[in-house]
Amino acid sequence: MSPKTRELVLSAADRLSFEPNRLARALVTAKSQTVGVIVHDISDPYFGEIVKGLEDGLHSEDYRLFVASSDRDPVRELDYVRAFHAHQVDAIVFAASSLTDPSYAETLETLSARFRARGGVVVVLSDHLLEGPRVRFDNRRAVADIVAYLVGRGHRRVGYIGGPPELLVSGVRLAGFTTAVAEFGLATGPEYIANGGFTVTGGGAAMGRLLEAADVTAVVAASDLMAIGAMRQLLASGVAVPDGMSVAGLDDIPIAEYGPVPLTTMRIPTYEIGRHGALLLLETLAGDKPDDVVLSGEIIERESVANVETPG
Amino acid sequence: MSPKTRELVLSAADRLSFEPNRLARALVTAKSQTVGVIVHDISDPYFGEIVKGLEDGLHSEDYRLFVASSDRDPVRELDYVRAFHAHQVDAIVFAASSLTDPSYAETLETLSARFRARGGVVVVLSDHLLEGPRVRFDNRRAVADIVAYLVGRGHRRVGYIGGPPELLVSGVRLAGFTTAVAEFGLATGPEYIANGGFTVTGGGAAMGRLLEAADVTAVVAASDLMAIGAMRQLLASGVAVPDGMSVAGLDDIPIAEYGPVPLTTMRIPTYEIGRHGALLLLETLAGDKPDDVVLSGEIIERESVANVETPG
DNA sequence: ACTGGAGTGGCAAACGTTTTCAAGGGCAGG
DNA sequence: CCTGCCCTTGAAAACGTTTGCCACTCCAGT
Repeated sequence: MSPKTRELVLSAADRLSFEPNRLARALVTAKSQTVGVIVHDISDPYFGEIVKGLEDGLHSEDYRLFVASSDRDPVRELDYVRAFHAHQVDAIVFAASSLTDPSYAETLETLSARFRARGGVVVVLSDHLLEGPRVRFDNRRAVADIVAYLVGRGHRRVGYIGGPPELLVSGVRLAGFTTAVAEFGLATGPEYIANGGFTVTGGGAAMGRLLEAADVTAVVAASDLMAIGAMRQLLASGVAVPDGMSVAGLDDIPIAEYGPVPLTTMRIPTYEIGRHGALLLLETLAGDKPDDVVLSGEIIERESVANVETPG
Repeated sequence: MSPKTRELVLSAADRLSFEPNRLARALVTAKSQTVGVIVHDISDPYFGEIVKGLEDGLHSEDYRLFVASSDRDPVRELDYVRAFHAHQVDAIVFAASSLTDPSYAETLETLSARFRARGGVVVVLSDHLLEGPRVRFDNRRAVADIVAYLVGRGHRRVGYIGGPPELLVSGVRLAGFTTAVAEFGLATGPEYIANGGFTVTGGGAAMGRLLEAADVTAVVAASDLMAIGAMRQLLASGVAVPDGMSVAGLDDIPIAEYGPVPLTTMRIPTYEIGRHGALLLLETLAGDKPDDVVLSGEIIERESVANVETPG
């Protein structure tokens, strides 16, 4: 078209404060340029980082992001999936581990199949029952690596503070612990394991129980928040960290560095998970069949783990 | 209608896996049941909490939430406003302080006016140039109250670590500091003030400069992250907290309790801000003209502030 | 048996786009 | 000067709902 016509139209559009209606466009193109993401708790920086990575990757491609914070409630999570479908999002990304509730699992499968049948894309960034393009962080291996690190420091009796059983990821991380324990021939038994919520208080309570039940030189927590709770519990019980007890975490959230004792932990690359998730999503939407991306952790050594002198 | 017809329809809907298209509905009703929120950084728990509060309040009313993380970039923020408008959100909530860039301000006013002209609702949860139903947290008063608290502990020479000047809220908090200093007749002068980014490193650097320039017994930081940075800088410089220097923060983020020294700070009720924002938004959408809601802070005394013996 | 009213069912218009199609106009080549 | 082609322009259909309207049925009251 001619430049002057173009100019004329643009100025008129501006004068009338015209803004194209993407809903109408979406209706005819069957592409809404929106994506929905489901997390457990948006105020948790773990998920905040993932969402930020996603958002950064999506924004430049003109996609908008719906955020749903399910509070780990199966009903609420399923509600969100339905709502996202109804709002015709182009993709749903599951940033949070799925739950282990069987009826939830079944319904989720059904809803997911429907959504896909309509052309929707499902992307998974966590340990999840659903299939789809996926960013993998090997939680099992991560925990096993932490145990290996502890073994390298001379520990032979190590305890485990695990997450809530209703989360799939809790089982995966626990499996990493038990396989490593078996592999290295460490002291074993149910008394070496205590579970709790993924929170400071959950970690503290679990640590208290562990202290009663087992005699260990180190403990690995399934999350940094729990590790911090464990350290507080230890300090309150008069046992020094790391001299009386070593503590290792998993996540490397910002608090980890500033806690009561700077925490030795394994970094989970949350922002990168989100960022790669966006890429995967975009490629799939473009019709490609991208390979899963695999991200790995890295042990951040700080001050909460001590060496143990091996006798002899 | 008859129960059997109802049953028939419902089962057919299920069999065909029917899910109503809200886009089509939105097109005719001019109500999309969506809300957009703009924050500076979704990985910052400060904003995460606000978003969570919003989301909790909106979810039950069947509204979905778009989240935009602007990274404090004026261009990106304006982009989001336009995009939200184009996606026909029923409301935009500004959870983050507006920026001080003049051309940004002008454009934002224009876009906001357009959005409102189309029937959109604007809700403000921060110090912001835009008008609208608002959840007020008096940042000016909060900082003044912290200074008053320090004065009550005997401090007469107190420094201030402020936020970046390009944020409106930085100016508001600084004003709270300077008025309190004047009111109590404290030592004053530009050497008592140092600014930095709202981060740990920003706070540390500012603390370093303050240490060079002024001789103070206490310092108030414009955010907890900065306060933690300041404490680390102090500790690294060999000055004890609180015995060598008192430090007070503002926010009460989770880290505050677990930092190098448990931080005395003022709690900002972020979750409640979000929650009330949702209520305000819903009422406005329903055609009401609700009053602004005013939330206030509360000083959380921990261990980073000491008393100063007044001579004589 | 006739009328009136309430409730039901179906039809058509509208929301603001994109997309397809046809018709129209201008220009180059023969 | 005519034919053919390409580009522009305009009109119309479609997306999946809601809503208003009209005709219809059914029942009660007279």
